[in-house]
Amino acid sequence: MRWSKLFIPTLREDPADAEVISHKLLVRAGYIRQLGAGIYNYLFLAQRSINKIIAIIRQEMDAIGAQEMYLPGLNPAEVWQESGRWDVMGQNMFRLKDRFQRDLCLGMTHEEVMTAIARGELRSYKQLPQIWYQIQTKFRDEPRPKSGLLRVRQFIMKDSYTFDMDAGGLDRAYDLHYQAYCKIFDRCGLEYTSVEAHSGSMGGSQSREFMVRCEAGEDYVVLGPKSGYSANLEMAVSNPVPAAAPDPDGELAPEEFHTPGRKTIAEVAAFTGLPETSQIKSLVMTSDGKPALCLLRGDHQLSETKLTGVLGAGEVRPAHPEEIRDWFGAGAGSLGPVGVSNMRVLADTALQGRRNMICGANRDDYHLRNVTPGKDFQCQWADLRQVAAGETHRETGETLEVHKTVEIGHIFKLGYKYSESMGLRVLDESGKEVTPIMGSYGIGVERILSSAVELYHDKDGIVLPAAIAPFDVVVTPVNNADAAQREAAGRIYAECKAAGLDALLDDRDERPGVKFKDADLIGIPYRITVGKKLAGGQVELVERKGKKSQDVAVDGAAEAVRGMVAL
RNA sequence: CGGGGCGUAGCGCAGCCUGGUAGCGCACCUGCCUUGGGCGCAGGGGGUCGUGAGUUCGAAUCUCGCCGCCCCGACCA
Repeated sequence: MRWSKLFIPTLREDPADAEVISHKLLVRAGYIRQLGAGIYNYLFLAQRSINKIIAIIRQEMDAIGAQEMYLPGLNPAEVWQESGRWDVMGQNMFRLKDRFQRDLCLGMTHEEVMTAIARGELRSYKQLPQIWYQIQTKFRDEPRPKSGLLRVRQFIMKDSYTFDMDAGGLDRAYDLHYQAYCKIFDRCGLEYTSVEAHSGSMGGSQSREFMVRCEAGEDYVVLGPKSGYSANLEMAVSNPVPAAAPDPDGELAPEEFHTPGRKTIAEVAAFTGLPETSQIKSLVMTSDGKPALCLLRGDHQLSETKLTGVLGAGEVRPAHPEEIRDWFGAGAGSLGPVGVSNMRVLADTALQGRRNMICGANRDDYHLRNVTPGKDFQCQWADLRQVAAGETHRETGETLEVHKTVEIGHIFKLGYKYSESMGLRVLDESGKEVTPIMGSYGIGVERILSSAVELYHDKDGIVLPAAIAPFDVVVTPVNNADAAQREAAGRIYAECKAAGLDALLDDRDERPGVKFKDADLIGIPYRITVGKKLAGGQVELVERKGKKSQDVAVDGAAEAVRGMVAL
């Protein structure tokens, strides 16, 4: 294509409202423009890149026998009510009414619709297994869209769904997807890791996330490079660092002491001269209107995900100050488990075996010392703690790392949640009605693009892997007014196209600096510069990554690029 | 949902405090010039100052409402 005819609106300056690097560069390089909060126009370059990503996904999905479909983005409420997720999804689901006041929503994912298809059509074990997928726009009303294409309200997702007769079949489907996803992300040129993950509102047992490490990410993963441990922070387990001070000896009795104005763990630590690890942190959480007192070592963080799992309840939230006052007769900051009998008391296992610790006295401005779990209060033990960097792997003792990541893919073993609730049944060999077992598997298409930009860029712009770059090569005559350069560039461009490359001819009447800057910014992997060396039959082949340059013969230029792109 | 910031030409910004007919850089158009890293010179076009109301002789500027966007927080008491 000829650059002079294309719409590639590059910007000299960073857009004012962009914060993360991929957002700045995608806007500057003319890939995207914002339409509203978390809503983006994908311009020509983004669309080309996305098309390449989708083509890779399609090939690898088809390779595992998946069948592509296209389901509606607009869904009637009924299917979501059947699965129970009409309520579960809460504010995150876009909802609307039609002219007859019927409830509809915009699909966030398509378990319900896929299951609805399956239950209407699948009758026999002979029809299983099935792998169905689509590449479709999803809508999620994010409370806070941000970071360019990384957290948006409308995005493209490849989502697939599997139906199997038994757990063994699901294992195979899950494994096929795992392998396919690795191939897809490898081919897209991404560096990624897969981690054990939490299933969230999807339901189901096992799941793994595919994550790209970068600063702009909002998910945290815990990695043990040597042991190979990898888990989402929500799921991760570890051994905590030891307490900073030994507990006092003896069977001491709890003793109240005055702590005026000391509310936080840090304030109490400073006041008592004892480390945070000597305190019991008391957090009041509620779910389904019922309170629970959660106890942790002073320096530890509560994992809401783990707590939700332990409570087996719906949404968990911190109690409001008024609720706390009602239940405890004291404000947050002076709370503790001693004498609490009106709610569940859960204690993190890191407190097991500890004694004579400090906690709030349930009386404003007072704390208790010499409090021993199990003796001075009863509790249910559970893993409630969120892992932190520097803690150690449970088996190997290796120090664990915590990294920010972006989730680009997620595979779930759903189990029977949807097939059961929506009434999907088939007959087995013996004529008995059985419920198929399901899996679901997603890939965030734009996130592949934006995380690639996060991963691969330099001061001059984007450095996309060739597989997902909008063009493979740009042919740039230094002076397009020079007939010899213009002709040679045109010829090389034609040869590139004939060689199967996605080629771009920069035939704009611009100074060379402008053309070089633009080519660097948008991240075309190779540039053939036709300039003064043309007199000697040579042109320059420059690799965007690392700016390595070599002189090649005019006649061999296209072939040289073709060899490097490795189609 | 809480807090903060911003909204003036396509983009980035100044002007607002202290009210008096809207400006800079880039981009764009025309001409000349130039051609190996966002050239140079000259001329030119483009803005209901987010929106509605109010104060005033007069509002981009002051007051109030609304809308939009960005950032921080929304469990760690």
